[in-house]
Amino acid sequence: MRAWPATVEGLILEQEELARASPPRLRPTGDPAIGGCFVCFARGKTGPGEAGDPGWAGAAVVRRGRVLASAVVTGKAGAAYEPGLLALREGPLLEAAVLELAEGPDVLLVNATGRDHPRGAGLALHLGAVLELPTVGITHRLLVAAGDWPADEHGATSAFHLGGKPVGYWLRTRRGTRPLAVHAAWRTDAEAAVALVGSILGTTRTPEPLRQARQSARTARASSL
DNA sequence: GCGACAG
DNA sequence: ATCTTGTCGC
Repeated sequence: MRAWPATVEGLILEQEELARASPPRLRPTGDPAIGGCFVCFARGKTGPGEAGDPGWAGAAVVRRGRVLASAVVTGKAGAAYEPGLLALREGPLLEAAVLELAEGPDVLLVNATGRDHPRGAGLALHLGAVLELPTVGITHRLLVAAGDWPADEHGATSAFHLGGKPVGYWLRTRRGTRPLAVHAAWRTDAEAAVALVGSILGTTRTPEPLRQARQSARTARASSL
């Protein structure tokens, strides 16, 4: 088991080590239990926030569109948000939420980048290493990678690269809306990541596991205010 | 002046 | 992350 670094220096060293690791690739299965996790903070505030900000983390597991389990946990942000160091702010909270799930997922969707990162180890990849679970990152924007958007057709994809290598795919989950960036993370490469997410597309822009997790977190926030 | 970097 | 009007579609 790995622990979350508590300092910038510690996290940077950990990220460099995680980027060098080459854990066994995820082996696709029939219909996997797919998890999702999401963290939100108080409404009305803007900017990077600060350490100690109260946060709500939700997690859910879905299989064939059915919610198998969901959980929510409250806690405090470990630090202010800073690009490249998101793990410091949200890592422990997300881990706690996933550990609360009555039924663990086969693979986890995380609201963060994976290999698309200054040191090749974004929070989605890091969380997977800590939880020892294959992960896929899902974001609205790229961190340091680059790649053009795909056609405005449901299911359309286009790769984005970093250092000449593909680290994920833009995926149009719904026509008329901006595509989601699907990132290679822990034990997943760009192809496996986009294949997984592409296989569970519904009518909503956000993949169901992530949607459920987000809803849980926001509902918890609403009832504790 | 322009561009800017997950959440 | 969160702030936002109107608009479209089920």
